[in-house]
Amino acid sequence: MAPMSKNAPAPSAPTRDRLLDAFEELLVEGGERSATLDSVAAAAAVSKGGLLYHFASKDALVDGLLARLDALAREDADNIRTAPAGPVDYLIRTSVHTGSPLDRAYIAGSRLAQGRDPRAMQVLSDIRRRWLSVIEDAVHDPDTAQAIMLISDGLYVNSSLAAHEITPPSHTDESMTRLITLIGRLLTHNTKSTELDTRLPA
Amino acid sequence: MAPMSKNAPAPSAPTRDRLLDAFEELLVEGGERSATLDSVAAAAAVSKGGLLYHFASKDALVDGLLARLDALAREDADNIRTAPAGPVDYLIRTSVHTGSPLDRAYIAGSRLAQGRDPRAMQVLSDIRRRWLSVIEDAVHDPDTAQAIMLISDGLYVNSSLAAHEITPPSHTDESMTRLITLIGRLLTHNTKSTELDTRLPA
DNA sequence: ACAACTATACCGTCTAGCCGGTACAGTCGA
DNA sequence: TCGACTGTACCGGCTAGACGGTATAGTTGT
Repeated sequence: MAPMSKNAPAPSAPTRDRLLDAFEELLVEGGERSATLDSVAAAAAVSKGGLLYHFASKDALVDGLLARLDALAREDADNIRTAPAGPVDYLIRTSVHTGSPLDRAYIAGSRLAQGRDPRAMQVLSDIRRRWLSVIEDAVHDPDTAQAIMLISDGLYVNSSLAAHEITPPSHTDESMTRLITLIGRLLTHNTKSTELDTRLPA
Repeated sequence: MAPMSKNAPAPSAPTRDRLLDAFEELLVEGGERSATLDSVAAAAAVSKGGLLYHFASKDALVDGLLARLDALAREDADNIRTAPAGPVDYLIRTSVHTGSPLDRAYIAGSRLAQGRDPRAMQVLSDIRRRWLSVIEDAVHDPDTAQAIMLISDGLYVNSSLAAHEITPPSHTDESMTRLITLIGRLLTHNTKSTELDTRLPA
């Protein structure tokens, strides 16, 4: 392993990241089957030998992607917790596919999980658990937290299906706001008026 | 063509259905990649030649599965509409993977859609639209209907991920009831006290 | 000098699809 | 009623190409 810093933007190793980007992209756009070593290498404008120089096997490529996903998701959990508009608002708004690095990595990970890769399933399951616990902290009723997570999951699966479809269900900014207002209705009734964090933006 | 009835249970042609069952099973259990012609044939205890006699290509196999899924989903839409406990209750309860023929076919279809098969995406999208319109009829607010659909989607994706995982999120009968009660809270506030159909069972 | 590649050739396996053949049930004219 | 023939349902061997992975010799920037 090179002694390069693991969190630095990438001063000396862009190729590795480009390969991961290409792998991710192919998974998202074409599913598991189209993400072959040859096509990943081609998409990253690297030879197959070059790919295998950085990732000794396809498993290593998967591990690399999953590690990146995990890191992004950990950052995101902090963002949710400290979001100015409140965790629920943030979670719901970012559940619809925005093209952020996390979104792309998450969908790519989902493809691998659908292919029954146990590592991918584990990582995804951990991420979900982390999100759930953040929401549980914000909303004091576990059932409500569960329902909110389900809505978030639903948004994710819809936006990942609609990513390249005709007639996307169009989750506009306005409709998201209405959805969040609706979720607010779930909250205000079963908590004991303790501080709950569902501030909505103007 | 033999003069056999097309809708009859299957007096003389079980092999075709067995092949579809096997294809479905492999998609659900092992994802798109493991559902090869060889393994489908083997799982149905038919030779590869036998498979190709019934389905001339893998595309034909996919079409067969999708046709079956579509038929099951149409039946289901009627079931939702006429459910004694109300459409919302029925939809939510059946969103958690029960192993019914529809569930298996739906998850199999999802795997194909994740593999970016446009036909699968279309069929899934149609099914979702059909469900949504049933819920919209039952609940008069489109936003609420949308939220309920999202919860249903979330349940589906969770139960299909958890199908063979350690630590399934355990959607027990009791927790489902609590969830439905919670959803009831979404309803009673924005409709104009017109009849709305969210009766819960004892 | 060395890391970071490229290019090319290869190997074994898997995959989709094709094809020739078989078994057998039914039909039909003489 | 029997032989010729037809259609259905299947078997199993085959091929071309894709795939993951190996190997190795050469190139380039620092």
